[in-house]
Amino acid sequence: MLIQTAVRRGSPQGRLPIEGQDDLGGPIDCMGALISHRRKEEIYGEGEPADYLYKVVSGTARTSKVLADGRRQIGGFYVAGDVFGLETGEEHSFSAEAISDCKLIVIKRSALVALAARNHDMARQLWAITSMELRRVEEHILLLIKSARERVATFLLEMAERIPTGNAVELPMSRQDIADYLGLTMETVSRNLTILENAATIELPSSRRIVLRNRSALNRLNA
Amino acid sequence: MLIQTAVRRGSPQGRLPIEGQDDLGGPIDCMGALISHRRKEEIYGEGEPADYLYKVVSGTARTSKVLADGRRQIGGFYVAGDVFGLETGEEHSFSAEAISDCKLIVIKRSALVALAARNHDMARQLWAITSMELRRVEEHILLLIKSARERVATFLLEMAERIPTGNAVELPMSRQDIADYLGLTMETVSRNLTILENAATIELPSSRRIVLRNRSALNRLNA
DNA sequence: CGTGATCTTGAGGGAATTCAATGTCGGTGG
DNA sequence: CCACCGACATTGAATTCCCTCAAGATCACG
Repeated sequence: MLIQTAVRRGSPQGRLPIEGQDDLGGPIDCMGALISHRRKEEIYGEGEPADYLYKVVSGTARTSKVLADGRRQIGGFYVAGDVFGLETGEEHSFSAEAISDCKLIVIKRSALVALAARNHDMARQLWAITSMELRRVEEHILLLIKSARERVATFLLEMAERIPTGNAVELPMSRQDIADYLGLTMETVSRNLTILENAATIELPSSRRIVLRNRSALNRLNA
Repeated sequence: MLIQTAVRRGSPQGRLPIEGQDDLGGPIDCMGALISHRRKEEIYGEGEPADYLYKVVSGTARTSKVLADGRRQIGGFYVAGDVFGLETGEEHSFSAEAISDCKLIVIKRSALVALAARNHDMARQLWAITSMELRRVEEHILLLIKSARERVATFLLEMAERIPTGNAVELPMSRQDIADYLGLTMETVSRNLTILENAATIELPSSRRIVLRNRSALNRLNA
């Protein structure tokens, strides 16, 4: 199947890139169809039936929610190996969009649920995915009570860990995306990146490329 | 963690849990021991083995996490019918404390997981509990990006919904607890309650008792 | 009644936002 | 090729909102 053409990232073992989800690869990867989304395309909308879940093969996606007055919160960013869109309810509580051109494996939820009813291991995996997501969102809450400086530092460390390319990180998302993820304004994110740059903690060769020069300084801000 | 002696085994027939979790009542209620915790007692600590999960019979509990510099985040409040402490990992990521004197049903996780391996319905329920918690935490994130006024208003509506006693709410938690839940200071919470009172949106017969006078005003702030 | 814990209120300061202007980059067409 | 354009990002100035610090007020309880 097409799934095998998934891009390989820098993991030496040649296994799935994201830690903790390796065991989910096999069964799930074999059940879905591979689809592509262009940059900025909507993958699903808030309130739509949650009939499918998605596993990122390449590219980056985000989930988001827009409040009545236009404020937007980004629930999370999803890179190769990540799963999103899994709900127990009937509807998606967030919408999802492609940040960069994306290849995704799409799996029908009902198929997984039916399989889980017979296969205990699959049931355990569905639970594990939800549970991991829960832990991620709990971490996100801790982020939102920190100062702007700390949020930005934590964000950089998180991204560096999830897109492991040494000390240089190629951010797939805009400043506005980062701001809406961190609960800040674009300007505040930008200012704090500049401050970190002036402190020689990071380098900004271009706006989307960030080099972590002093990780311990970032970790100190990670509180 | 304090080891409590079980007050009673099993559970009386016909207990009626709280809305939305009714279906979880039967199987789970029958599997655990009933224990009591006094006000302010720790139920479990962050990083401790997540060997048990808890269902509130009476009273209120909270989960919380303290950052290195002393800032505290409250993950959630749990009232009669709510389940907390369920993790897929080996350790609790938050600690849990009794806010008021509490009776809890304690269930061994390994027993549930073992049962889930044979009983698909139990597996589905474990997933449902985690999934509900995920949705709750996602809502919490939306709270944390709002203004102080909005957070307080949303909190009041949430509590009024979860402790359904008409328009009067008897809050089991302190202002500091509310503040740490909302990502604000105690003073800011207090000030905004006063403002809402002066606007005739709520009444404060005592600091812990709040009467919602104008729900639509609160809903308007709910954004 | 005191005493401590909890809550409210006030004044001042600071961090993040808002509004506005300038700067940078990648693409497109002259 | 480079000039221009739009999208995105940075920087500046003023303001707003929340926090900090401090002083009272209220409540529960011995």
